Amino acid sequence: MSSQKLLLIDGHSLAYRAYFALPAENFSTSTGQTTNAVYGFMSMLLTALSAERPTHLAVAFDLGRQTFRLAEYPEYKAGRAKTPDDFHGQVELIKDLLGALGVPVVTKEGFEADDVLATLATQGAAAGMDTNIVSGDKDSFQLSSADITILYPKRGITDLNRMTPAAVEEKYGVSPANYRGLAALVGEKADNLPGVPGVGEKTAAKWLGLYGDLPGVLAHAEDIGGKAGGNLRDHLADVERNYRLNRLLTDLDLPIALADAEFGRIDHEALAALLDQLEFQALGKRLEVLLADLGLEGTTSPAGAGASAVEVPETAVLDGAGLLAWLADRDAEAPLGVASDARFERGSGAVDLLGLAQGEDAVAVELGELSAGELAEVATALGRFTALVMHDAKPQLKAFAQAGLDGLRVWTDTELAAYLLVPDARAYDLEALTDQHCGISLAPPETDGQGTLDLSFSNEAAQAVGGAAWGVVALAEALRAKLADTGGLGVLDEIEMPFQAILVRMELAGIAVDSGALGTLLEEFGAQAEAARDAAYEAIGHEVNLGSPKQLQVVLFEELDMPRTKRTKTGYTTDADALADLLVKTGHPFLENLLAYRDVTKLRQTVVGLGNTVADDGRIHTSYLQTVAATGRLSSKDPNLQNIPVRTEAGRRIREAFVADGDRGYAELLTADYSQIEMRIMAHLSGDEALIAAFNAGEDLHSFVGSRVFGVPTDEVTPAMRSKVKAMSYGLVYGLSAFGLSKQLRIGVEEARALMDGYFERFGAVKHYLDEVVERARAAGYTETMYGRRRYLPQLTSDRRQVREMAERAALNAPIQGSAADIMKIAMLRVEDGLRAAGVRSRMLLQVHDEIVVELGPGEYEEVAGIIRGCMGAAAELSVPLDVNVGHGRSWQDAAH
DNA sequence: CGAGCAGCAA
DNA sequence: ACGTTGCTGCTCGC
Repeated sequence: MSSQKLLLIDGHSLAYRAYFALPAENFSTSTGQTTNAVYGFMSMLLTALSAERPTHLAVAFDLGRQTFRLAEYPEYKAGRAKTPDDFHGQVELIKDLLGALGVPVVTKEGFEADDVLATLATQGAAAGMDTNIVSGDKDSFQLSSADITILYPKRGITDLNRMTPAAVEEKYGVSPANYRGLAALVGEKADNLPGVPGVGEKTAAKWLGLYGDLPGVLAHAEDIGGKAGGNLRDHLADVERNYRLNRLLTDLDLPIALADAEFGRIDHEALAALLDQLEFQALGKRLEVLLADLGLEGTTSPAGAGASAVEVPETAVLDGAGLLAWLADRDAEAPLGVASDARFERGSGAVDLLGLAQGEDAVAVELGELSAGELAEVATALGRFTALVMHDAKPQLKAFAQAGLDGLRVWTDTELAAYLLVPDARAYDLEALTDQHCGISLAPPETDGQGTLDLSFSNEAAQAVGGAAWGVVALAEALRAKLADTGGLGVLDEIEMPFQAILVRMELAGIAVDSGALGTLLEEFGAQAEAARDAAYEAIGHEVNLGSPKQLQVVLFEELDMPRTKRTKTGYTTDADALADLLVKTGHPFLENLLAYRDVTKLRQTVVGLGNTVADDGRIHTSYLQTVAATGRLSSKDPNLQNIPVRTEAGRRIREAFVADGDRGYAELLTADYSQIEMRIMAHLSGDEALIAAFNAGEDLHSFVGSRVFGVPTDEVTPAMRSKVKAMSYGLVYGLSAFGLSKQLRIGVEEARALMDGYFERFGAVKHYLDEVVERARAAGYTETMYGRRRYLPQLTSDRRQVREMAERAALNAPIQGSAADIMKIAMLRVEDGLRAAGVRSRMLLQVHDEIVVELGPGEYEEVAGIIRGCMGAAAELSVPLDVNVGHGRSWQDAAH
């Protein structure tokens, strides 16, 4: 009997963890079933099966909410968020899979899964079985004994902590038997069981050590001094209640016996059908391999999968000389996978492990072990490869460059390829993608439990980078084939891949800031914020947190009894628009000061944020995200340099702090931006003769359009008319409604509607185009830019009106915003080539959607301005000219025109 | 730690 | 219900 091993699992808690640990976006079947919790649960189960190799296996689930604990304490687990709808369905799928695996699913009315597990574990231990419980509930620690080990999931779902009695003792300073007492004293927030205020694990363990056990502590409550002692005496009842409730029951009358839990009665056919239905290819193969390993192979293999699993090859760990020899033997024209543990932030990066793979050969090398000479040789050797494949190459390339590994030309970045296939996915995980597209199951990246990568060298880490380098090649092949089918390969090869190289250079360069100027701004904005805050307090006669919409609502709508504003989910809005309205209505000085405070604290925060990101080289190195915006735009983060204020005078002063780097020999900054590029694209795509004529006329666009809409000569268009037309023109690109226009212009809905009708009467082809682009997208399921960049919008056929209309506006905007993004990327590719051909020092630093910022070498303005004007103007052939404005000056602000 | 609100840019 | 695409910082409740 002693060779028997029992594995018990708390199904609900693990499925729940999996649900939140894995992004739902990456786990759904083609029919729309979300599978993240199922996948995570099964993945964990496989890991545990393979590590523990149990002879007996059972999974317990909670059954409803009504338990004996709730009966005794009605507030038990109160305040817990309702479990999401798409979770419940997944629990059923998990139970189906367990059924096919022949694993009993055990529940007991009125009791929780942990009581079931405790009972089974006690029976198992009594029968002499080696018993393990996988549970996310710490109360299970009380069961830890010589025969019973608790496997407690760390952050995430794949790592399990082995909580033996010694481990419990080490972590909490008490024996498993005393863990209940400790938990009772400390309390359990998740179960809504308050403990003794001010008493944490340390204090509780000390008391338990002193008085032996919880009854001992309670008996000596009078002897314990200090505030904590007093609190204990005030909360004796709570502690006693916790102690009663957190005891796990070990004597339930269960519908199954241990013998029913014997593992091995597998229904292979049902299992294959379920895995097929869930589209778990790689997981199916893992399971197949595992079952075969346990001597439980079936006669049928999962549908859609090959007879054998795709095996990740063994990675050989090489030294510098070995790596050079290996590289010399490879085909420089064939795909070579590259992976690493590189990381990069705030202008500097590091990389320890480099993995390379070609065919079935995977190798890894510790870069720190290479001599400078070897590193240079490796760089040269890699530079000869024309088909490097990486996943999320940009941060790695930046770290490589700083480590002396320069000059790599990446052929395919699988993250970019996956982005072009599905541009609105939330994340592009290499492991999920290889699973989904190739049936390959790669080891997830190692973490140290804090969610950061484990940087220490280990054979496992080497296997991980080698395996990733191998997997990414297969993934590239699969994704390129799919992109070729959808016409997106050109965008990848001609736009995104070369553009990535430009971003690497821009990000490594960064932009110089005048830290002194930032400091001055900080002081000024700080003083202004204080003044505005004090004046606001003065106006209402007391202090209030001006940053708290909730507190502001009390002041505005209760104390001052102002008219209610637009509803939000949690109350009434206090946004700037609404406050401005209230100011007009009431003239209350509090509002004026609140608005001023908001403005200036926002600016101050921007300055603080920028200051925090200045790197050692005195420059700010933003990161551009190339796979985030669903339309094809870039985004910028850490810090976001695409939303630096510009509309107000005070805001523009922040732009004065971005300067040319005189210390490094740069003379000035240059800015170049497209004028009304989205409107021009709309004119081109719609073919509207009147709008095309407007751009070709070369006069002020909005005055021209205004004259047509209002039927007056161009020079009689008043500023009010012009601004209305301007707002409408821009709004059209976003799918603005008459209602929205009326709100923005603070005019009546009827007037707004008349304005729009007038516009569409004069520019009929625009209306026709906008209608048509939505209808074509609905029929095709996607929109496309001028260059074939797609965005899929399945919600266009939703029967929920709000969802559908949101998709319609996205459909109308995506080709326009996306084409503009494509054109800017193409322009920058040409600018880069142009600057290189001219042999100038000037270099691009920033991109802000329709603007680029360039650092100018001495005396290079005229030449570079000419290059940029030419490249940007000729980036696309439209039926209207692409106008480019160029300016230069010491700072970003001075360079604006 | 995450949702909600607010506000900046194109 | 009513305007697209983003990022960051704050508050507040879990």
